[in-house]
Amino acid sequence: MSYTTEEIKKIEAKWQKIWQDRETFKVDMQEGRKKYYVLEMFPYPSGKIHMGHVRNYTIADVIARFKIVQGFNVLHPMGYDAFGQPAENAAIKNDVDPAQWTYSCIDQMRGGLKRMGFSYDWNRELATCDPRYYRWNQWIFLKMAERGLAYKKASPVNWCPGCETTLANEEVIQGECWRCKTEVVQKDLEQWYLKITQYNEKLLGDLKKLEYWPDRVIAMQENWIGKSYGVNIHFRLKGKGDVITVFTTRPDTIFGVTYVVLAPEHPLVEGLTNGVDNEDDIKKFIAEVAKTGKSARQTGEAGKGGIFTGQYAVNPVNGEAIEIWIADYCLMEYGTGAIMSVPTHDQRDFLFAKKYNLPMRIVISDPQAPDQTIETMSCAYEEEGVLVNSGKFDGMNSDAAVCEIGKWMEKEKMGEMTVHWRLRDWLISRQRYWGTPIPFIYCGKCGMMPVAEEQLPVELPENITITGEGGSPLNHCAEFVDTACPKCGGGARRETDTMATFFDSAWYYLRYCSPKNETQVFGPKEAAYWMTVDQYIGGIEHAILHLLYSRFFTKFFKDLGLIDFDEPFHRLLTQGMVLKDGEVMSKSKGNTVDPDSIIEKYGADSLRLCILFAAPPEDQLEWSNGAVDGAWKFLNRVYHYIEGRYDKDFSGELSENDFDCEDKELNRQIHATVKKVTEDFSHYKFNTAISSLMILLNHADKYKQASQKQALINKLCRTFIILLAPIAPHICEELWQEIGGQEESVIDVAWPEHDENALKQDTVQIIAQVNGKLRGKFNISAKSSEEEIRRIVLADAKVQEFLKSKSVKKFIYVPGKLVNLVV
RNA sequence: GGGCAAGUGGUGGAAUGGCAUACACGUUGGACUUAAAAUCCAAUGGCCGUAAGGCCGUGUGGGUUCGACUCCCACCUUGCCCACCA
Repeated sequence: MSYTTEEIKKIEAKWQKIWQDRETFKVDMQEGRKKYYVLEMFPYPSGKIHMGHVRNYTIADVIARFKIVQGFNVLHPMGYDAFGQPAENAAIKNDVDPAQWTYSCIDQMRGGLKRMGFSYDWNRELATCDPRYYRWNQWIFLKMAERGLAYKKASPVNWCPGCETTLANEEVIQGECWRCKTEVVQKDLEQWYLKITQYNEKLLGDLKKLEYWPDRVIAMQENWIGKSYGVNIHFRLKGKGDVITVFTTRPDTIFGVTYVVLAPEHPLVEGLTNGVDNEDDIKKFIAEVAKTGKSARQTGEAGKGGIFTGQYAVNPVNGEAIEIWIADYCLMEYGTGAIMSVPTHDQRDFLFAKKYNLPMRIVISDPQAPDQTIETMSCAYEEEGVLVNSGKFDGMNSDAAVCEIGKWMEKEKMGEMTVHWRLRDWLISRQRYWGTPIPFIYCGKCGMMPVAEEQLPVELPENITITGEGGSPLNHCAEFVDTACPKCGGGARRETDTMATFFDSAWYYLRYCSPKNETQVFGPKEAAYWMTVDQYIGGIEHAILHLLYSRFFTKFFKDLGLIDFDEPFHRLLTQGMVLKDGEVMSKSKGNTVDPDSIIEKYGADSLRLCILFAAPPEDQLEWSNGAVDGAWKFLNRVYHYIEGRYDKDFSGELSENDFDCEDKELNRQIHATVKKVTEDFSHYKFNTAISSLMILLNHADKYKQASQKQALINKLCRTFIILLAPIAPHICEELWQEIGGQEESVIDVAWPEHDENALKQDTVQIIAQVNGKLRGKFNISAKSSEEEIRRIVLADAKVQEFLKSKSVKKFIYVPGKLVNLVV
């Protein structure tokens, strides 16, 4: 048989069918046997797989196969994150049923995955849009609601009047709806939230346990959770009973406060400005700010404008009356929606005070410029320093003062020390059709009630018309909405909101452990055996949301008593993106390369090899068609070498006593390659593992001319096939069968071990340096002493040339490697 | 503004204190061929030199060291994440 495109397609199809028929990768729990759970982030089934999937899943597949041959019981499942907007958009655009559209995409996707030859246990395949899956979403939701972790409250959300639905922040592009371009407005709506903030301390603290996660992901999560220590300080309104509470992380600057700022949306604003002279101007200003997009305001591109309210507040530490302003740079979303302004020690306050000619006072003296005055100040001094103009705290270091003033204010009841979290509760409800229905019922008499557990799942109705107009499609579906009240039996309405799809993906890794369980969210025994996920692999774009939600759910399940661990993913690998011509490969850029077209021409093994060889897993990968050619050429050479050199009928024993110099060297290289590939696979350095296999093949080709001992060649062929198999499984299965391997699959063959003795060399090359510069190379017996080496090196004519009349000051000897002569 | 990566031949990359550019792509030359493809062989960082050989060279500038792509300090550039965060 030759290795042509036609043949390789036959070989790949043949082995894919064998793996499927024999259920080669089906696994079951085996108490007492070491398990390994390798998982890649499951795909949204948008149709064909793309290069990003290929890269992600090939990395995972090599790890899975490597762990299998090392004797682990390996769980390697695959499924589909199948709810979500694209299905609804397709429905609106092409008048197709979202379920049908999704399932046909899943079929395409599965086909693509199978053509890559991935080692999935297909018995565990799941799709989140399957009622057998999403009923457990509803169950989890009910459990959360029971504990007050799922709740409903009114809050301002992004609302598109065109589509009549809420939008996620990411769906608002420059203040407009990403789909219909209508201007997005803020609207107060009753929405479901998950109280993730109840876990903020644990979510932050447990990041320390994740020592095998990339630093940047840890940093991003820390940043997102955003714990900051500070003080809530109360400013009494002059002449009124109300109090403005501000949050600050810099209580040490309290004596420098010269005005107070409220966010335009602050609840006190209306009462405060009612009837003041410039009331109309204030209303105009607030309306102006409201018109500015939220995103423009938050990025700081907008304004830094403000207006005086005509009212005064009292600084509790010194009784000073200070102006109250309204400004767009103060955000309602953060802190208390009110800030104390210290222009001398906060750059934003500094610019604002300059613009509106507001007073300033230095309260922290810069040790580098102790004579600084307000007149000479060109920007705020935000660093550490010594307190001045601060009453009894004068002379104290500002770092120490943060704590001391906080304590003092607490004692004097001027404020409280507090911890502020950036993390907000998670808005989970969507006015969409293609998602998990939230299992609640509203009765006019009895109020809001959860659906009884035994009534689950609340299934999505079929044959819904989706137009993109008129709000949630479920609202118009009487057979879904109209129901009986579980308490009084009277007419009631179902909740028509569905869950955001991040809910679905927050726990799927647990469901894989027992996907067919019909009575429980997941089998606790199976979860205890398989979890935690030993290696999780996916894109950096999920560094915050998905991974944070998954951690939250795991902690919740632990509190429910279902599991006894509190982090789901032991080790995390974030693979780099696939680029084409320096840009991320994407449909919108139109620079995608279809994996199927590559498989069609070169086969899956070449694609797998090429994508692993081109770059280390975490790095960006620049796609090049030429690189596939190289992979193809290499596999070709492997195939022809083994076909041509392996002798199936040869039965002689390998005897190291008969080895001549060449044999010994080739044998050494075989062992060195085993060692290198094993180490590289363990550290996911697939590119260098592949290069070491290429080096071995290059040596094997040269050996052909020098000497040939069939026993050694046979050994080399066998070893080579096993080492290459995790990367290029189809061709290696075929070759293993051709050389007469008795095992059902090359996956059943034990991984080779290297022999340290075989790695030893009789002679070693010693590098000679003079003053750190390379001046000679010597092949010296490995047994030579330092003294002998010194004599040899010093006797060398070329080395002498560089020594000339100078004397050797120092002789540095690194055993087996080099000598350096310092003159 | 804050955080995290990264910067090495024409290209992807290797080397984590000890021969810089492994391995591959590309290019050039050669073999085979009527020819092409495929395959095989050889060369391939820059400068000087007929050659032997020498000098320079891992973003920039310093430092530590017998020795630095590698460690330390400062800076520049690029990418990603966060950000009027009080």
